[in-house]
Amino acid sequence: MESPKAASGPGADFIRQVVAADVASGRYGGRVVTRFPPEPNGYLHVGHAMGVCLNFGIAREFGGRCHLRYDDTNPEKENEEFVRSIEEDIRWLGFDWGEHLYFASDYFERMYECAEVLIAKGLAYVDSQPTDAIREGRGTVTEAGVPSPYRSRSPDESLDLFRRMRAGEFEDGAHVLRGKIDMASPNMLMRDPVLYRIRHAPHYRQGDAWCIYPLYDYAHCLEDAFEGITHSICTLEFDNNRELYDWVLDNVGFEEPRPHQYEWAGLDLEGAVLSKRNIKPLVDAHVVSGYDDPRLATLAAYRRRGVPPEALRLLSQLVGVSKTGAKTEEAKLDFAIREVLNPLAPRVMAVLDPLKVVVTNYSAGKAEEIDAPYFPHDVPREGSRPVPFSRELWIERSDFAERPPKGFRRLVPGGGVRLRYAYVIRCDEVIKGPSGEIIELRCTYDPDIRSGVSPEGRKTKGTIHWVSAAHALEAEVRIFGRIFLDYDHEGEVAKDGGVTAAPLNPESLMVLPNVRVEPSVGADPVDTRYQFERTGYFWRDPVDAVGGRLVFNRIVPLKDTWAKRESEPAVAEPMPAPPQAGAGDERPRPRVQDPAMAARVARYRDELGVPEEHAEVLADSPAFFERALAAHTNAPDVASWIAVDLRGLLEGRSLTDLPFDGSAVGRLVGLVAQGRISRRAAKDVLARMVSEGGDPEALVESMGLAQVSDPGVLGAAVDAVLARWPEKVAEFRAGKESLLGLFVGEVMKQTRGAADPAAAKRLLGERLRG
RNA sequence: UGGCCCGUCGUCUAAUGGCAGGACACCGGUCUUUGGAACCGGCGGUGGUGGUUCGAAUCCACCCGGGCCAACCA
Repeated sequence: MESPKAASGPGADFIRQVVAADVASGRYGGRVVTRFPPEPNGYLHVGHAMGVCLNFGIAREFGGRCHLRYDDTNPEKENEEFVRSIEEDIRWLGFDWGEHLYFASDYFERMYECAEVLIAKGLAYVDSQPTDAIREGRGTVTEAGVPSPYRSRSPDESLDLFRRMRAGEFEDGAHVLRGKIDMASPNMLMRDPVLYRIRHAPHYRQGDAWCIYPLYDYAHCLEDAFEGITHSICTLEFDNNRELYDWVLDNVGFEEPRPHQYEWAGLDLEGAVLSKRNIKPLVDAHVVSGYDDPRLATLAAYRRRGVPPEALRLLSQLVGVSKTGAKTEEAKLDFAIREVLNPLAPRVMAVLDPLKVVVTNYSAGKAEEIDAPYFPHDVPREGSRPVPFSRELWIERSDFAERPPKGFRRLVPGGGVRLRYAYVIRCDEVIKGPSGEIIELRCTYDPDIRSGVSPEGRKTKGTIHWVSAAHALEAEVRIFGRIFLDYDHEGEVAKDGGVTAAPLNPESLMVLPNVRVEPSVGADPVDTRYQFERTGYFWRDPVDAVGGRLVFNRIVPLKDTWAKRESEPAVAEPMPAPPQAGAGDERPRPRVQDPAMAARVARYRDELGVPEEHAEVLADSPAFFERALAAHTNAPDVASWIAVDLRGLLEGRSLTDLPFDGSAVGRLVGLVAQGRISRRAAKDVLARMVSEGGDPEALVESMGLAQVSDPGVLGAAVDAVLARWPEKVAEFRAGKESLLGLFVGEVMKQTRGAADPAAAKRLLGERLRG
């Protein structure tokens, strides 16, 4: 397993594509350095596991390295227990940081020096407002903030204050260091962010060495830069922080190539409580037994439950990497676990909810041993164990039905069923207790039918598992379910540090106290992961299965298509989907406020016949447009090229930043209008002009794009393409006309973009259809 | 309400102007001494409206929907 996905090229995720491109271009001299940067303030969970797989995985695939770095800049929340658990979890997952273990707290001195640089440059100042004032001064998402009265403090004064902050002259909260950026920025994080604060608290590693501590946005980018990280990968919610990340690095003086931040969605797993903030209260309030309670989604919990680390790595592959914030179904994790365990886990029999069966025609004192293979025919592994058979057996209560539903293939009164690896039995009598509950089944067996021997006419459809009562081992089994009943509330655990009102699932932990297991397991290694036939994958609970006591955790159930059928509601509830509210034929209203611009828009629209939405764009850079118009007078045409095609290439720049002016665009449009180049070719030229500058006529020449519409030349290209794709031609003729685009595309490629696509399409149509 | 990010089968994800593909789930079948596994088949998608183009999931505009941001947390 673990077939590595493509590390680059189409099909690779967008982050791997970036890394591959940077390696190819030599941006970092071929180096790839990632990092996994947990704060040691809690246990790792599945979401982190995906981050571990991503960062360590990329490093591995590209021959780089991945640092484990503790982001321990907050003395109040962090401790050694958490650093210990994090290391254990990452190793368990199968990754190794080698010698690259780092602590942000080791960088405090260097970070401090960088802060003095910022102050000296006038890019940071000591603010002496109280917390509330700073918060209020920041404004809101719709209103600009107001500058602090201390914003104009001189660098010298700030420097003095900052040094005294470090020296411990002030109380907590008396001053902070702030970046001097832009109190009106639409990005709240840029409104003079707090960089340092005073906190007289012992740090778990630094003790009392410091009483000022850096904040995340200041610290994290510096940590990356100090370590020479190339690709700093984090989750979507840090998107807004990237601007500040870049600001700090650029202004402290880190030059390219320096680290850059990339955001991906991370994992949101259905039914799992996925944030340290929400897990902690569950532990503190003893809703669960600890960070390793198997109901939790922490790695410690998965490990204890018996989930193999390979399954989590598989899950990471299945889920993939994107920027779409989305929720992954639990079924995918279950699949990954079964996928890993199926070829590995020995099969063994255990009866979870026992019902006594007496085989009346089997002698009381007799017992025989059946040699049962550990693996089914389709798992290529060796091994077997003896399974004792005797007169009294346990079978699963759910494997008998007095009044069987349609399709029931197990034991019924007067009916027969195969005992796995053993005989076929028939139920002769049902014995009930005083209140009518079934307490015993009296059956007879057919001594002629054993293991594989099945005379004609005696076909038995169902097979059930069983254990010999006299030989069985007693065990406890624990079955785990989701903690919260409601799918929607799992994110709202701890609004106020307590456990929320969200309803808990009373069946999140089900203890089965009377389980009977076949005796062979008594001799197995304690960390054996079994498949209990027909029920699921199990292993001994590593904490509570002590001193010979057998306690099994269910890792994951087997797929059970019968149970699914059983639990189907009698009447499918009607679910009328509300009609999509998305109908949007509202007239887009003009957003132009500036009267001069509005006048230009009106003129372009009314006098030149330019569509209004294009006119709005052009009115922004009138000079560019006018010059283009001077070179080619068809206004709507020019407008469309600028407003649509050129704009698409801008990537945030403005028209005036371009290495050419409007007239070059006008001339290019003219070439198209004269039929000298195809539109397609013109777009290639335009792209080249944007990236490298240059003159359109010369580029057409040097790129060999003069339009080809001569039927002879075109025909040859068409024939060549058709000859190269015989199967596709057949498919097309069989009706798959969407392939026409493929053929046109191939002709365009064949002629390196010079063909007249309309002509090519016409020709293709004739050849293909006629 | 300002800024940013994101919308592709039920779910996750490919397609980087040219064949909408894979996986999970689901449904059906084959096989089976596990109602497992395996194998075969099926269902099913580009949020909407316009625009550009020979050709749009992809580029442009607007709309709709979801998420993030106003800790001296990370």
